[in-house]
Amino acid sequence: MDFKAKIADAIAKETTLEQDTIITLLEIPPDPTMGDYAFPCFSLAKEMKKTPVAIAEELAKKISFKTIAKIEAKGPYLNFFIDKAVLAETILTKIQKKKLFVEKKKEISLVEGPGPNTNKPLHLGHIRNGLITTTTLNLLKKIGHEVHHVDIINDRGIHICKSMLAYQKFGKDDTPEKSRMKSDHFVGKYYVLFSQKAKEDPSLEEEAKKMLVKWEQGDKEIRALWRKMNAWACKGMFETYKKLGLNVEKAYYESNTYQLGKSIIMQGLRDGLFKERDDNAIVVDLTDKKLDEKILLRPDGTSVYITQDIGMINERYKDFAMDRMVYVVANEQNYHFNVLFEIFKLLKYPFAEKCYHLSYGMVALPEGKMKSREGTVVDADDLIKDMIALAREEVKKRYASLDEKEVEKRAEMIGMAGLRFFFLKYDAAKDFVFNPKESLSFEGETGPYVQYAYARICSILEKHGKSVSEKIYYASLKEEEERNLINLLGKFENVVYSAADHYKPHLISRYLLDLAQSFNEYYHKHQILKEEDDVKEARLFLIVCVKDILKQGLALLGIDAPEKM
RNA sequence: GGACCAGUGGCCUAGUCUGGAUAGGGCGACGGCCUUCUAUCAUCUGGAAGGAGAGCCGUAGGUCGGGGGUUCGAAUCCCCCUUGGUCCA
Repeated sequence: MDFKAKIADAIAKETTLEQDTIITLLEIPPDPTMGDYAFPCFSLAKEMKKTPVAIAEELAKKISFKTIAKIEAKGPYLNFFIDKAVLAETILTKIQKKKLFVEKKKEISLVEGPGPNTNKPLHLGHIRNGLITTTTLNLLKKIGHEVHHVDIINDRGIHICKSMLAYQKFGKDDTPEKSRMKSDHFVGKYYVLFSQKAKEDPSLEEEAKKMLVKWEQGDKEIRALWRKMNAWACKGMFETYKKLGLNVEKAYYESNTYQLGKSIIMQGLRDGLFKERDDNAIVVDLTDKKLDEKILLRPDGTSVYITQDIGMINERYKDFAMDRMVYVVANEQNYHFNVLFEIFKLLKYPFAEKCYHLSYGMVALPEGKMKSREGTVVDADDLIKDMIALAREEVKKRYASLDEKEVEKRAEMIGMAGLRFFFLKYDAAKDFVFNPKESLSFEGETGPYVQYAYARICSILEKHGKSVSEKIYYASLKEEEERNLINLLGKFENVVYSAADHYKPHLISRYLLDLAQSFNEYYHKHQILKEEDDVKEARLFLIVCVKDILKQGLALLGIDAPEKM
């Protein structure tokens, strides 16, 4: 039942406004006690030559229809109260009958992330990236897209040569196995070592450059070393991916793609899309878009970063024929993607209008910016380990006699929930400072808080023992807290569509906090199992729906919903 | 030099796209309550100690970075300035 349309219809009969206009004007009051829908009367004031307050009062007297329990003029607003039982039935049965997200938005969508380098292990920034990436994939899938997780592995370049050179000079025959290190950390160790040694001996920088030239010439020895070290780096990083729940469907390696795109640039030049500068560089003129002139091919004909991005998108189009391409990349590359997308439009790529740079803010530490080469980073594996260890302590504190296996299971669920939620509760666009002491918490606005609400519901249902009846006397749900819960449940679908459409994963986290908080408030104030049958059945049905939505929401964030914790 | 992003109580943050009712949360502080479904002791119509806390409520705390403009109405839109971050040349 579409309440908005009904209300708009009733207002349209009494005013000169079109039904569609009214629907866009209708809003949801800031506080549920003010009603379910509100119509602001300001826009009618001029035409009717009355104050909005008078108009609201007048309309309140004229309008009435079934399913509306009450219409109230409050100041310049006309507030509509939907009959509680009708509202509860509409929303709850929709959830119970799985009628959410039936409107599928069919599209093929690619999401790229986290885009690591193979010279060092993953850090905080990659965690943020990876979690935003998977959540975006989950959101798009939820609204009906066919999604594919792609990645770019930056496996060539001067920084890669630096770890290689340090290993060649100081590593001898050492291997990750011999030194008992996770293989990507092993590679990272040599990257840090290079920086240290290069401070004493600046000639190493030159040597690294020479090594890159040799690599490009296909020098057999260098290539073999490169393959060996990259294999180590990738093996370790993919282990971390797994812990983070990342399932990359296809990874594109920069070493395969870095020379692509040149022919497309040359064709674009012939088509007059690009131009040749006096120094023979090929450029695209985007001054009218405030993006200046951007080099596409250097005077010597070599490609730049953006050239290979153009080449790679063609590879991806061959592989997936996507309608949409989302790049999850830090905000330091905002300019790069603005330029890239303009070029896609110039080249008239079919997906050009649906490219999106999901730009996220940098993660810093209280001491300042993270610097891999100085080793001042928060390592991804360490952080995961720490979170799980903390969760383990919390579990043990509460349940001393629980067996080890169960403790581990819960610790991992809860620890990862804390970690994931922390990164997903803020607007991706904002930079943030990662303060380990404050961040590793399980109280307040955290993943475990949401899980706790879920576990509480499971506990009640377990105690109840029987299956929950579906024939409900909805009028028994008359408490204010019940109304709040029902309203929130009714919003879930829109929140998901909005989060997916605007690429805002944090909307899901915020919603889950609201729902969990609202449930905890309800739990605290009202009992369920001790009530009379009518009320008990209705309340049980309500919390079953809350449970279902909590689980769906947590799943979008990749967080487990534990029955016990 | 130019461009982009951000600035909301002590700290962190939602709301800004799509203007609307008292700016919503969290952390920290102080005070209370409550108990993953109703604990324990005592006992009779009421009462009590201690411990514990992934929970709930209340209190204090705000020039929505500053200024101007548009509007019946601005955290939200426009302009200028400022601070921080980032990028381009």
